[in-house]
Formats: sequence, structure tokens, C-alpha cells
Amino acid sequence: MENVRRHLQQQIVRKTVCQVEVRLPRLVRTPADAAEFGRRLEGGTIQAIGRRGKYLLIWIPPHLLVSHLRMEGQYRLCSREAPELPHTHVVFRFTDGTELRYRDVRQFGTMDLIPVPTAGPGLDWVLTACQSEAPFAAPPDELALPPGLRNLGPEPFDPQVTARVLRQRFAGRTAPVKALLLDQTVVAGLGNIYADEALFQAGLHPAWPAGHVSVRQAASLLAAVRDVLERAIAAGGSSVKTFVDGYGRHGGFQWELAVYGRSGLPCPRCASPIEKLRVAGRGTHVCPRCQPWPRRLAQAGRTVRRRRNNPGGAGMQSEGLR
DNA sequence: CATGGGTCCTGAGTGC
DNA sequence: TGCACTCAGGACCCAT
Repeated sequence: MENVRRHLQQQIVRKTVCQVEVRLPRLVRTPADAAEFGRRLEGGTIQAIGRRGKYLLIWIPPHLLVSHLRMEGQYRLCSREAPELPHTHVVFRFTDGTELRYRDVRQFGTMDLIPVPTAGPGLDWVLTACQSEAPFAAPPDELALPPGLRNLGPEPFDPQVTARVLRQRFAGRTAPVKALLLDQTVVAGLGNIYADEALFQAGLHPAWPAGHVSVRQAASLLAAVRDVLERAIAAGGSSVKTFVDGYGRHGGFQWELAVYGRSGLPCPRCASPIEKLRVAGRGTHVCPRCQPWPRRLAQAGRTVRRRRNNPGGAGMQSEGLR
């Protein structure tokens, strides 16, 4: 998402919308009437592109367009004549003859168009959120943000987030630590791939009860989360299946994945075969040696079910790795 | 409140 | 070849 934001920042800021075509109204959550969504955008000029967690923020006064791509949403800036790819659900036409096309095979993405006051805390929050590296600030009530964005936790790079703070957020929780990493109200921005990679890098088992994570473990986990995200951004994102950035380019981080989608393949650190489990309802990849299950808990009974190896669809095969 | 499971959706893969 | 079935996952909804 950070790569998408950066590319859109270069591509569509200062463009003026002249027409909007919504072909799959279900993607537009607010306003309820998708035609109204288009009408409100027409005539507006895009001022800035921000990001909070996995939410893309497009500031087009007097509105904020909150866009979530889920797994497979894609934005592409095209000339009006360029042939259209299938699964194009929303088209934003600009006065300069270009258009921004939103594609989404799975149709899971969402768009919310939120009114932004011309002054006051609502505007201030939007301005701050559209600056990269802005520290965490709770949005004011006057902004009618979608609940997922309203309740979003801090960015992992926020200096306010320390190992101690992270452990505090884990305290008293019995859910697996991976479930809390994926919980966007705890920390913003981690999905299944980066959660698995960070846990591996921290040497922490995903099913470890979050409340049992020590300050020391929280510190290595936070460092791992930051390192994984930094490397993924530098590589242009992870194109495990279909991800492309605003120029249609694939990312490169899938070649650096240590465990995700690599069940049965050797751990890059110790060469043990990577195992695939189900934790927090998601496919979960671990190195059984680098991420040992705590002995004390093993006796209390396993809650982790083993799954058969590499059912095929999930991700990278050995081709090209290493 | 915390937790876990079902749901949305389509395409790719698998097995018979 | 064709068809039924499973799987992938982010956020949301719901039952316990």
C-alpha cells in the first residue's frame, strides 16, 4: 500500500476529475448511492495522497476518498484510449484526458467518500494523515470515517510504539500473537504475509499466546516488523499473486520471503522444512526449529492443527528462490 | 469484552 | 474433457 501511495502521489496529484463511472456500486459503501459518489467527486482536484495502515487516503476537497484494496485491488493511470483490462469496476476521468482505473478481481475492495470540513480538527487530521511519517493521532469525531479506519491502531514505525507499548497491548490476551499482529486496532498495516515473515524473523511461534510475550520478545518482534516492512517497501511490495503498483509493475519482495508460501522448502536460516499451520484462521508458515513451540505450553495441549504441505495455490514455489 | 468462525468474491488448482 | 470441490485472505458480522 505504501508503494501504491507513492506512485499515485506522483501520478494523480493536481489532476481534476471531470467524470466518474461506477460499474460495481457494491464497492462504494458511502455514500450509499454510488451515483452520488460520482457527483460529489466531479469538479474536484486531487490535493494529496495519504495512507493509514492499509487504507489509501485521497484528499480531493471538500472530500476524503478512503479506498481499501483488500487483496487484489489495483489502480492504474491510463490514457483514455488505452485498452481496458477486465474487472475494471470504477473509472475516474480527468480533465487532461487521462483516467484512473480501479480493478478488483475479487471485488473485495471498498471506497468511502467522506466530507471534510474546510477548517478545524477534521481538516487538520486529514492534512496530517496525508503527510508520510506523520505520528499517530486519533481522528476527531466530526470525520465520518469508516469504522476500520476510525479504530485503527498506530503505525509500526510510529516512535510512540516501543517494545513496552507493544507488550502492553498484548497484556492479558490469550489469543495467538499472530492474531493480534493481524488485528488492525493493535498495530496498523500488517497482513498475513508480513505477519508470518516478522514472526519468523523474531524467532517467535505464531500461536504463542500474546499475553505471554516478554518485553525482550516484543522488542525483537517490533524490530522484525519494521525490518520486514522496510525491505518490502524497498523491493516494491510483494507480488505473491497479483499485486501491481500504480504503474502496473510487480513488486520484488516475494523473492525475499523466508517462510510465506514455502511449506516443505528449506528454512533459509537452518534448512529445516517449513511447515504450514492454521493459526488465527489463516494459513501460517513457520520454521519448527527457528520458531519453537514453548515446551511448557506443549504439555497443556496443542491448539494448532497441522495442515497438509503446500496445497499448491498459496504462493511461491521453489522456482527462482535463493 | 475477548475470541473464533463464517461470509463476501473469483480464479487457480486438484481429484475423480 | 468436465465437473465438483477446496483454497486464498481483510474486514466485518455474529454467536458464545
